[in-house]
Amino acid sequence: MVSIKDVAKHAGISFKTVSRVVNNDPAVRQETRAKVLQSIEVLNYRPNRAARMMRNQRSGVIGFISDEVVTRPYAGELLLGAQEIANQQGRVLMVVNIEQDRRRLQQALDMLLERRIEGLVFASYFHREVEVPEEMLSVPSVLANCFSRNAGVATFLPDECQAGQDATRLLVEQGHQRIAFITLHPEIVATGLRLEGYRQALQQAGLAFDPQLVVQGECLNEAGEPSSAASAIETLMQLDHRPTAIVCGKDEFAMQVYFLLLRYGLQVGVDIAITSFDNQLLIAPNLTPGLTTMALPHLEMGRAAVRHLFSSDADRGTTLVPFPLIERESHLLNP
Amino acid sequence: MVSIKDVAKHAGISFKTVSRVVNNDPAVRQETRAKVLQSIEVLNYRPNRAARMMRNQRSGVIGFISDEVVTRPYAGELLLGAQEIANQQGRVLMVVNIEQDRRRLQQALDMLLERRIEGLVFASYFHREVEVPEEMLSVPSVLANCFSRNAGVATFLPDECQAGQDATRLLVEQGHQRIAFITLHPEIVATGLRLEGYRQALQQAGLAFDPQLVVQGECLNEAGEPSSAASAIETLMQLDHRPTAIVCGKDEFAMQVYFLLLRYGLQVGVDIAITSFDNQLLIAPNLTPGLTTMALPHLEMGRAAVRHLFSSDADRGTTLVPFPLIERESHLLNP
DNA sequence: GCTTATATTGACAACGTTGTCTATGGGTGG
DNA sequence: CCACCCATAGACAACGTTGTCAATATAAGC
Repeated sequence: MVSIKDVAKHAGISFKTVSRVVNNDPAVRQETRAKVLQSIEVLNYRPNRAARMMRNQRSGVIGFISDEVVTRPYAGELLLGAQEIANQQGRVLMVVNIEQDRRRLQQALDMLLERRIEGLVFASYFHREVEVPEEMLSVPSVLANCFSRNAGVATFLPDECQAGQDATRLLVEQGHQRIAFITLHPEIVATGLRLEGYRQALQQAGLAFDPQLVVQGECLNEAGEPSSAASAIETLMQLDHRPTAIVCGKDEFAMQVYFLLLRYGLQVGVDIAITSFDNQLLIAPNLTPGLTTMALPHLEMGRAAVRHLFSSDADRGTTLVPFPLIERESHLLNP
Repeated sequence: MVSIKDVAKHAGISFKTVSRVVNNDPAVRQETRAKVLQSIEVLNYRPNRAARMMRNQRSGVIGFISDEVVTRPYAGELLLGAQEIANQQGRVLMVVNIEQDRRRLQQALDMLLERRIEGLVFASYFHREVEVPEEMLSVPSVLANCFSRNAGVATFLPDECQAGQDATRLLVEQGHQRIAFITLHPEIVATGLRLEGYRQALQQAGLAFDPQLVVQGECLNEAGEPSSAASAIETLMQLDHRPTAIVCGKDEFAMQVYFLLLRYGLQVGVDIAITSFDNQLLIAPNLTPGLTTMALPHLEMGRAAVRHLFSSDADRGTTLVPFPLIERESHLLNP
């Protein structure tokens, strides 16, 4: 690799002057600068970041450890948001996917710390609790889309409860009085919070909470394997007093609900209104009518996380990031 | 930051010996080694990669430049496959998303070259032609899921034609004789190749190619905005002699086709058979019947790309990576 | 007990930068 | 004409490692 000394030799000048040119030091004669720049061009010289880093102790790297953010058909926006802000700061992301594996987490951490990362984002592909190794705290850290009970780390989470409220209120505002809720797996954090939002929205509207209207969708796991809203819909349709609107726990459920209702002669957008969560771009815009859904705020969480890393704000608390409402047509009837 | 010299001082020994311990040099007395290890533990010492790198000239970093691989609800597996192999090699990925922006591409390249990457993967989120800057060739490079006419770079592409054949043959084998094909946007590379596979499969089966059965789905763009198979299905249903099976250009189309056919009283899996492409996990397993589809080989392309980077195999040619067949039920009738 | 081989350790340079200080040269002011 | 200042350039050390070689200590061979 061509070094600063090679350039110096080629330009017939001391290597320190080349350094000055590279760093835009004004104390270089115009003539000399031109000569150096040409040599740089000719030799295709690039400063060596490792050497620079040894001097100024700044790696310019932010670690991004994720369980499976990248693998999943969503959540990648978390990375994107993080990268956007990092780039604005002149920093780069070093991404490691660890797949729920404690050993790999340790390896990743070692590797990143050896590289003297200036900050660390720990992100999960779905909202859940995680355990963070103490070592992580030796560097400015943030949790995104996950939280830890023990460690005092700044945390950015989607505001599930607010989203639950919004998704429900949208239907309330259309005059619906019997609004069902198809929940996610009970052990997922989002489930309880969104349901709480649903309750609150009903209460605010002066509507009674009817436990019969809350049914669980099958959600075998979060690994992309099939999930099903079939039994949920079946239960709802057997009620004496059927719902006129449904809040679906996720867009995959919503997609299935569109189908399932047809079996009962009901059409979304005509006979029954629907809202949902996630705004999966493969699904929501492609249904007819378009699915009104609360978009996961992955992008914004990613941004907020990195922004926080180097902000003067030393807050170690939790910040709730709102779900943007993506309004299509499924929450309306007879449009 | 604690350096090797701090450890040496703490252990009351020369820093060179610490280096030996860190590098598992056997020429250290057991007793000394223990002492050093303890000091390392106490001080929480970590070797500085930048300094190491200056000596051995190896960064251990592979650049991964992508247009939008991470942003998309699929394609992330490309990154995952790349990371998997990189990790096996003891290397790390440095990921940069450039969003089709030439300026950002240049920036990314500069940044990666300054960091002395040992190899570079250039990946696209959909199969297309790209322009690679010459500078890229100054480092071992690979193209994944994209190709370049001008540059002689090793290239890994999905075998669209084979996939088209497979998706079609599956239906032929079920005895279908009128098999329709809903194409993607005509300007996308995959469109022509998959169609060619469809033709070949028909020919091999001795079936006539009927241009009336090839219809274009609306595919406004690749940005996740809505696409539609509505007009395609309408066209097909107006034919005197309707198809009994359909190959859908992508799973989003397939999802819509399930709906659209219901308007004509046709049910997938009962009246009409379907295959598709992509294996979108949000869609394919969640339809009823489950969608039989050719999975995009992103994971394998990512693996192959990185594997090639440091293989002795200096082949600069193009490798076609097969689509795995994901067999569910939609290609069968009356299951 | 003395020589010699071997095991263990340390001194020093080098990697490619940048920071600090010094040296050179020409111009300015008295 | 001399002292001084400013613009420009170079010498050298340092960052944290590892490679090379020399130094020391210990053990083995006679």
